[in-house]
Order: sequence, then C-alpha cells, then structure tokens
Amino acid sequence: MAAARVSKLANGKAHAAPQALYQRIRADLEEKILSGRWPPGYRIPFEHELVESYNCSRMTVNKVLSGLAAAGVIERKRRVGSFVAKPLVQSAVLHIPDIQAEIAKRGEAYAYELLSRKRRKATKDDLDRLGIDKSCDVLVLSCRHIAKGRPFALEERLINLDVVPPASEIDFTRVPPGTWLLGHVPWNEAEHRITASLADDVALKALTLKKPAACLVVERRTWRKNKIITSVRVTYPNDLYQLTARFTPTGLRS
Amino acid sequence: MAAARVSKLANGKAHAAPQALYQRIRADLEEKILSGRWPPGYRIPFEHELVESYNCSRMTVNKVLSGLAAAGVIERKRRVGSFVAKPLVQSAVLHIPDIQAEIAKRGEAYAYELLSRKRRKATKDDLDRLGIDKSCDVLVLSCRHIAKGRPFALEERLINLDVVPPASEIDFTRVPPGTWLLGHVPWNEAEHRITASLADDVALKALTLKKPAACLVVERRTWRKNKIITSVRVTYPNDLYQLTARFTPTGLRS
DNA sequence: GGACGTCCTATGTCTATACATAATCAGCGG
DNA sequence: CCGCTGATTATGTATAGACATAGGACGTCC
Repeated sequence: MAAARVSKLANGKAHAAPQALYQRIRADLEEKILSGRWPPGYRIPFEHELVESYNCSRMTVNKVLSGLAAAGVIERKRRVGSFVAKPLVQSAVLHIPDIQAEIAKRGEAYAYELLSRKRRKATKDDLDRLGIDKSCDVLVLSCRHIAKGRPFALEERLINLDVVPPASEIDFTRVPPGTWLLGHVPWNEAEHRITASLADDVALKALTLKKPAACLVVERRTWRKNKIITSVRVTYPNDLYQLTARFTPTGLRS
Repeated sequence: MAAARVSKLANGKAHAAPQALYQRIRADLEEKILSGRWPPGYRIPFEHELVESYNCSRMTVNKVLSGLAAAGVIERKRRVGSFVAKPLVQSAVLHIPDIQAEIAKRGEAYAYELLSRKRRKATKDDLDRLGIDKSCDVLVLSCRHIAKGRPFALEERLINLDVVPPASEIDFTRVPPGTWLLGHVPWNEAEHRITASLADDVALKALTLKKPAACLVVERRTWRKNKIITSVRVTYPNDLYQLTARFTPTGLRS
C-alpha cells in the first residue's frame, strides 16, 4: 500500500493534481462538505481512516484537519471525532478597498487633497472616539479623494499620537493618511460601522452635492494591542460608491 | 539538547498560558510583528535559526511559519527567507443579522407584513437580477418588518422558481421569505451590495418617512451551484439601522 | 561583458514514531 | 441506582530524518 503511494511519487508529480498531497486531501474534504454530502453535524472519518484511504501518514491528514478546524469548517473533539461545523449564516467577508488603489484599478485619474490638519490635546469627544480616559495628543485631519475630477470621498480622521508618534512628522499633503498608516503601522483589529445619512453642510460642500443628498458613511476604528490607533469617518456620495461583500460558507479558496 | 528543552518546559517558563510550544512561538513572533519591532518587509529569522533559539525541531517552527503565512501575516520565498507582510486591509467580517432574530434579541415587539405577492414570467429586468438568459417563473414579494410598531425595513424579493419550485406553495403571509429560505434551501455563496439612497415614494410610504430621507440599502443575491436562488433588496431608515463589521487578521490574538 | 549552467540553501512536503491529554465507556463497589 | 475508577481511543503536540523544489549566487565559456 505504502508502496503504491511511493511509486506515485517516484513516477513524478501527480498527474492532473500538481498540488501537494495534503492540499488534494483538503480539497477533497471541502468538496464533500460544500456539496452537502457531509452535512453540518456529520462525523467525518477518523484520522486513522483517512490515513488508510489516502495511504499517507497521520501527520499529513492531521495537518489537513487542523487547518480545517482553524478555518472553522470543522470542529474536533478528543476521543469523539471531527464534525462538520454548522455554517454561521450571518457573516460575510466585506471588501474594504484602499480608496487610492481602488480608483487606480479602475484606471481613473486620482487626486487627493488635504483640507485641514490640526494637532491638539484630545477633547472629550476625541477621547470618546478613541476609547480612552486620560488625555493625549491627537492629530485631526480632513481630506478629500477625487476621481476623474469629481469629489469621491470625504475623510475625517483622528490619529492617536500616543500610539503613533511618527504620524506628527508626516507630510499628509502628499500622502493620504490611510495609505501611510496602512504601510507603516501594524494593527490587529478593526471595527466598521456602516450607515446612511443625509449630507450635512460640510459634506455637501466638500463633495459638491446639491441639497437633499444621501451618503454612505463608513466609520472605522483600528486597534493595536487594545489601543485605538485611528478613528476615521469616510463619507461617499451615494451615486459613486458601494460596498460589496461576498461570502462562501467555508470562506476558503474558491 | 532535547534534554535542555525538557528542562525548560519543566521550569515552567511561566509565560501567560504557553500551552503548546508552537503556540508560544507563534505568540512570540506575532508580538514582535505587532509591536513594530519587526516592521513590514523585515526578514524574520530563518527556520534553522528559530530551531536553535527555541530548541525545537524544524517541523515545529515550520508549523508556526506556515500558519502565519496562511494567515497573511508573513510572506515566504524559497531560498530567500520569510518576510513580514504589508498589512492589507481589504476584508472584514460583516455581520448580517436575521431581522427577526435581531429585533427579538433587543427585546422589542416584532411584526411582519406581506405587502404584495406576484407570480409571473420573468421580465427582462428580473432575468438581469437573477443573472440568467432564458426565461423562467419568478415569485415577486414585497414585505415589511416592524419593530415596536414602527416600520423597520422594507424587503423586496425575487425568487427563482426554477431553482426553488416549492416556494410557490408557501404561505408567505405567515413566514417571512428570508426565514423560510434560510431554513429550507441550501446555498453556496452570497453577495451583498450596500448603498445609501434617498427614499423613493414606495419606500417613503412603506416606512412612513418624510420627504428627504436617507436609507441604507442592502441587496443580496444568493447562489446555489452557480444559479441564483433569490435576489433581495432590503431598505432601512437611516436612523434605525447600521451595519457593523469587525475584523481580526486571521489568528492574530490580541 | 553577457549568456548559460551548476551549486547552494531556505522553504515545502512527507514519514514513522512517540507520548500527552481529554472524554467516553465499561465495570466495580457501595 | 449512584458514584468512582481505570481502560480505551481520537485528537494534540513534538521529534528526527528525508527528499523535492525554487531561485539566487557564482563561476565558466564564448
């Protein structure tokens, strides 16, 4: 049996599947789960059974099953077995593009403009947005993104200078703050709030809109080690922007 | 040297909760990356170097590094090394609550109302929304969700009866179509479009709003094996609803 | 100097083995 | 019937060794 597998390897690569064995196994199992043949709650074969049917070592199938468990596709219990997880129906992967990159991808002219920049001691409201108690220095920025000569988004941003001191040295008239932060500050969590609103006067002016205008507002807060790095509100005219989210139950390769 | 490692473990090393060695190593590396000591682009130690400094086998550090690579935290190149990846913020997990469940969770009274139901041959526009060419039968539903006596959402739905024939038999005056579909029709994939818009006359009336009103509109299409099951547009008054999304780069524990 | 081939090396994958751990189950005593 | 105990078993973690492979470094040849 082992000999059979070895001869396969000796022959060279696996014919139609030039992948690694564990990737082939994983694709196999994912297919069975996605197709519904192994429904949620189904007990998938034990490691030693998979070892036999694939003629490989336990480490290999263990790598596959650990990966599926880490991805939330299956749940494992000692002494009991591994089970297909119930799909959590209520979440989707939301694509939040970098504005500059997104516009560039569409092949449209991009421009950026810093409207205002202030450095100050955090006000009470600032502290609230940054989720902290004791005062600190913040950088308050307001800027515009322009695509094809038309204002595309208004960005109002608060940066916690205690967490990112170098931000005070950056020339944000040239680099959009989002772009700079993304490239220079690691983060480990982000939260978004997405709402619709009627544009207020500031937004109307910045986006050159006429009176009753609906806007999509995305507010994002980004954490690093339990401290909020930055809090940003981006306002898009309703006719220029939409968010899209695509979800595949396992959330894995498609 | 194996002895050295054992003694280390015996000593306890008393980190926070360093259960498995590879988890401790992973936490170590993540900490270095998150803290900024290893900035994006930094070449992290080679596997054999980590093997030495942690006194473990290469399989163990390989498991850690493979995991970090799979999570997108680092990038690896043969013969070259492993590098801290530039953080790409392009996706977040979007929580899309079931309307009824969400309202119930808030402890508010929930009511549901079917406004209209039509069965017809698909129009050109219907076919477009369902992403197909040849005509088929569709079910067109319009309904309202009500929380605390106030209209909370307007739902306009198209169901492809070729894919879900039993839907024509269901009494949607009692069961919201979303609830029934979720419970009875398996699906592969879903796509959401989120936009803001000024309420049109239909929405104004259904949601009892006054003239200039911004609404959050979520359009969702749900697939089963490359065929669209249903296409739905849900309109929320801007003051009653917001979407939130929270994202942690895979596996980066805080 | 430029094209080409060879060697070197870090990662990629796989194996066989080992012991640890958690949870279940059967059996036993009360 | 209850509670305890120990055996059983699937998963969890770790090891050492092996070979494959990509791609950069470097020297050779023209």
